[in-house]
Amino acid sequence: MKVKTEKGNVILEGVECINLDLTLDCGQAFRWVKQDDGSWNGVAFGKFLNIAQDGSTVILRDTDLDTYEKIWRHYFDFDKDYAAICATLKKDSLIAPTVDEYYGIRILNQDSWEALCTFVISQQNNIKRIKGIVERLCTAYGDELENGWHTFPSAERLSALSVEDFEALGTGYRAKYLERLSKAVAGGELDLDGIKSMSLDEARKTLLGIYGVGVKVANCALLFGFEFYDAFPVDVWMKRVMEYYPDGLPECFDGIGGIAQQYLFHWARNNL
DNA sequence: GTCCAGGCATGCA
DNA sequence: TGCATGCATGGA
Repeated sequence: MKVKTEKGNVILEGVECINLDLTLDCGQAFRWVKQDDGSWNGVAFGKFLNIAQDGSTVILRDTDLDTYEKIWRHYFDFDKDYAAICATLKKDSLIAPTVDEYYGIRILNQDSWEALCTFVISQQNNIKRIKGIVERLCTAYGDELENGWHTFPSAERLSALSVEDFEALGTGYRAKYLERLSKAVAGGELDLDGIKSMSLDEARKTLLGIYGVGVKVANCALLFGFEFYDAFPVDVWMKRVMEYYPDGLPECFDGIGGIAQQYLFHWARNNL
């Protein structure tokens, strides 16, 4: 992969195994909005980005090389060999056609707090409505960037809100979870940074101690916000997929089960 | 009107 | 340990 800057844009050439449309709209992140020209606008780690893809070329607009190195390089997981990962997954004949069909789905390395918070919102909810709630949350309590977009609000900021404030965003019965979660993180009871260095079981156990976080939400947060690529979230869609794996998951999923899951999840939503 | 969505806490056996 | 139930909201 070659990285260069041109007219204020960062351009990546020769990127393997990437499909921006699938990656940004597969239900792992809730803040990316597709533009009329096919590019995507979004905010992560306090920065706005417009990103577009033309085959194996990826163009990052409204950013610079320094921000690319500090944020986007890791966010989009550009250093991981997804082509090799897909080849490994395809040893399982069941997932092979799905990997071919949706080739290029990547796991985004999102901010831990944002991932945990948005997946608490996600429970018993649909993706469209989750996006709406997250956007209202950011508009109301995030910091405004120069072009009108807002950052995801910090735990400190949200710890000042009441249950009623969260309800006003349309979070429904999840409001009480968000209220306690924000205070727990802001107050230091829950150390998110420490979780990344734990084992998967230990990390999951820690997250399960939070009011409003169950197995599914914990696994989503671990996969999308804490770099546990082996976390395997099972929601209503994945429960349907799991009927195809009555004997458990194949060995070739070891260590990368979360990536396999994302392909299967996408397949299920389109076919079941 | 009913059913469903990237589920969880609670109570009960 | 496992299973049944209530829960907010909005789109289909």
